[in-house]
Amino acid sequence: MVTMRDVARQAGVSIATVSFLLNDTKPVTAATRARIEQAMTELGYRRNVVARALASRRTHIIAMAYPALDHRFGFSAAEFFTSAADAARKQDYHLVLWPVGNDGMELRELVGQGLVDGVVLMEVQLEDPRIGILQKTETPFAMIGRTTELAGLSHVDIDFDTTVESAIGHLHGLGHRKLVLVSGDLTDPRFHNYGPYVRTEAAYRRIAAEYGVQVVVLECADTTRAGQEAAARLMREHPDTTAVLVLNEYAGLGVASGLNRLGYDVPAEISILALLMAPETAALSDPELTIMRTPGPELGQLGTEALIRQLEGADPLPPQLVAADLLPGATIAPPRRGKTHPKARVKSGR
Amino acid sequence: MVTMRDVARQAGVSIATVSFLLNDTKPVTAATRARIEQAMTELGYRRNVVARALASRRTHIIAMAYPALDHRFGFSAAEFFTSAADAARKQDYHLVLWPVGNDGMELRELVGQGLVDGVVLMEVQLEDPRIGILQKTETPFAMIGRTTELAGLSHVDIDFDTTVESAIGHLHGLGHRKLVLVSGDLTDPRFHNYGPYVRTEAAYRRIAAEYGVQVVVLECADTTRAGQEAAARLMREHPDTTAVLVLNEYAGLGVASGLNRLGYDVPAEISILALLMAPETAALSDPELTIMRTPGPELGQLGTEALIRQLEGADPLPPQLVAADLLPGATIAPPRRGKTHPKARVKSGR
DNA sequence: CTGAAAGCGCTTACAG
DNA sequence: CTGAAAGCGCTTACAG
Repeated sequence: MVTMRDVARQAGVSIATVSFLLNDTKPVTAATRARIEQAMTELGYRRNVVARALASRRTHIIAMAYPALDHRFGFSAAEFFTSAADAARKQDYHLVLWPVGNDGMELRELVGQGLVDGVVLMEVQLEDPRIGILQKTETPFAMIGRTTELAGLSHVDIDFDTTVESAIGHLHGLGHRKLVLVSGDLTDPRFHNYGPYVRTEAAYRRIAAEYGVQVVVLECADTTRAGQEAAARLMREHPDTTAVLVLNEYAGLGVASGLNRLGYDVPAEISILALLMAPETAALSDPELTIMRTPGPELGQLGTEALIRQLEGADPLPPQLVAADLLPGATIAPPRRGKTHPKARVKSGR
Repeated sequence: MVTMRDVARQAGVSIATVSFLLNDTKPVTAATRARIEQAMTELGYRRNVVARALASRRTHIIAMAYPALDHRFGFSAAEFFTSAADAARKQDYHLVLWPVGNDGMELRELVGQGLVDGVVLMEVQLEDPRIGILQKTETPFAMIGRTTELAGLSHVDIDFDTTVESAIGHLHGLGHRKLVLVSGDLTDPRFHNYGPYVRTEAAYRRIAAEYGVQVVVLECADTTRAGQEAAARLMREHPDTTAVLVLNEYAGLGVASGLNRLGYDVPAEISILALLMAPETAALSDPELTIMRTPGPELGQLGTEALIRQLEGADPLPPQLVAADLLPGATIAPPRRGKTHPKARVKSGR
C-alpha cells in the first residue's frame, strides 16, 4: 500500500505538506504542489479514508436511516436515496443506506460506533423515537419529513398544503365537484403518527371545503389489494364521485385497476390523480396514472445538503418545503356533463 | 468519549486485555472478564470501529455494488439487499448499498480508499469490467450472478435451467403446448452481456424442444409499456399461443395489462407465468401474477456468506445455484380444449 | 492468563 | 510556506 509517507519522500517534502495539499487546509506553493502531485500519480497514491477518519474524527460517511420494516423500499425510496447519494458524493461524502427500525434500536447501535458523521432520517414520524437518540448522542442529523415539535430541527419535507391545493385546483378547474380522498390508514399502529397521512388529510379537508367541493375520506392501507377494495367501497358509497385523489403509491395502482375491473372507464367516467407517486410507479398502471410527482430527487438532495452544512459548520439550511408538481398521465379528464354514472358493468374476472 | 483506556483503568487491567476480551482473541479468566464487563457497562463503553479498522486493517464493512444506472432498484433488488444486510449483521459486518456504474469507475474509486473489506457484486455481466478491477486491487468479492469465465470466482446465482424446467413442466402438465418466451432485450447494449437473459433464453430453447412444445422468443425491454407492446405483437404473430413466460419484472406487468387491454381473458384464454419476479411486484398486477419467485432472499444471504468466508479465511462456500419456486397467483389455468382463441375484443382505451 | 509497547496512516496544533 | 512531533483509539506480536 502506498502511503502518504511514500509520497512525501518521493516529492522531498514532509507528510504534513502532503496532507495540507490534499485537504486544501494550508497554502502550498505551485512548485511543491507540482512535485507532490507528480509523486502521487507516479506512485498511484490513494488516501486511506480510515486513517483520515481516525485522525480527524470525521469519517465523511453519512447514513440514510430508512425504516425498512415499516415501509417498503420501492421506487420512491430509491429516488430519495440515489439523489442523496449523488449530493453527498459531490461534497466528498459517502452516503450509505442503513436499514433501521422505527424504534431506534439499530440506530443507537449505529451511531455509538463512530462510523458515521451524521444521519439523514427518512420517513419521520410525528413523534419519532429516533430523534431523542440522535440528540442524546449529539449526532448531527437532518430529517426528510417533520416531527410535530420542530424546535430548531433541520428538516426538509413535502409541501402538502401546496400539493393538495394544486391537485384540487386542477380538478376543480376541469369541472370536478365530487372529489374523494383515498388516504392512508391512520388506524394502523405503524402509521398513526405518520406525517404525510395526517398532513395530507388535513390539507384536503381544509382546501376541499374552501373550494366548496364534497369532502369524503376513505382510509386505505398501502397495497394494491387495499386500493382495489377502496375503489369498490368508494363507488358503492359515493357513486356520484367524479374524481378520486389517492395518497399511497400502491393503493393508487389498486384504485386504478379496481375501477377498471369494476367496469368504469377511466378517465371518461371517473378521474384518478395520485398524490405523491414516483413516475416509475405511475408507469406500471394502465392507463398510466396522472400524478403529483413526489419531489424525491429534490428532497434527497436538500436533506443531504442540510446535514452536510451542519457537519461543515456552514450556515444552516433553512427548512425547505417542496411541493409536488403535476405530471400528466392518462387518468384525468373533465367530468361527464349532466349525467350520472352508468351502472357499472361487471367484467369477467376471478 | 469513553475509550478502551478508560475501561482498562476502571477494571484495573491493561487495554490489551480489554481488546482480547472484546474480540475473543485470547482467553481471559472469568474474574477479569467480569470486572471488564462491569466497567464497560458502568461507563457505557462502545468500541470505536474506525480505530479498530485502522489497527486491524479490517473495516468490517462490505459494499453491495449495485449498478443503479442500468438496473432500476425495485422490489427484487430490495430483497437482495435487505437479506444480505441481515446476513452481514449476524456476522458482525455492516453491509451498505453502493451505487456503481457497470464500467467500474466508481468501484475503483471505492476500493482504493480502504473503506470496505470486500464487495458483493450484483447484476453481474457475462463479461464484467468490475471483476478485473477487484482482482487487480486484490479486493475480496463474491458475485450474485456469474461471468462466463468462472475460474475460481466465488459466486451464487439463480439456477436458470431448473427454474425454466419447472416452469415449462408445470405448464406442460396442465396441457399447454403453445408457449412463448418474452425474454429480455439482448440488442440493448447495456444487456447484450447480461447472464439472466442469455441463460434463460438458452434454457427455454433447450427445454421447450425437449418437451416438444413450440419455441418462440420475443425480445422485450423491461418496462410496462414494452411488455404491453410485446403482448400485442405476440397475439398478432402467434395467435394460437396458450401460455406466455415473461422474464423481466416490469415487462411481466405489461404483458398482463396488455393482454387484458386487448380483451383476452387471463387465464381462461391465455396463461401468464412470470419467470423471476418478486412477490410484491406480482401483487401489483390484476389478476395477481403467478410467478417463479426470484430467490432474492436466499441469494443475498448466500452471496454475503460467500464473501465473509473469504474474509475470515474459512473454507470457501462452493458455488450455489438456487432455483426459483412457483408461487401461485391467478394467471395460470389449463388451456381451452379444442378451441382457438375468439377474436380479440377491443376495449375502449386510449 | 496478562501487560508494555509498537504501529496502523493519517491530521493538526505548534514552531519556525 | 514547510516541518517535526504528538496523537486519534484501537490491535497484535512479543515477552513474561
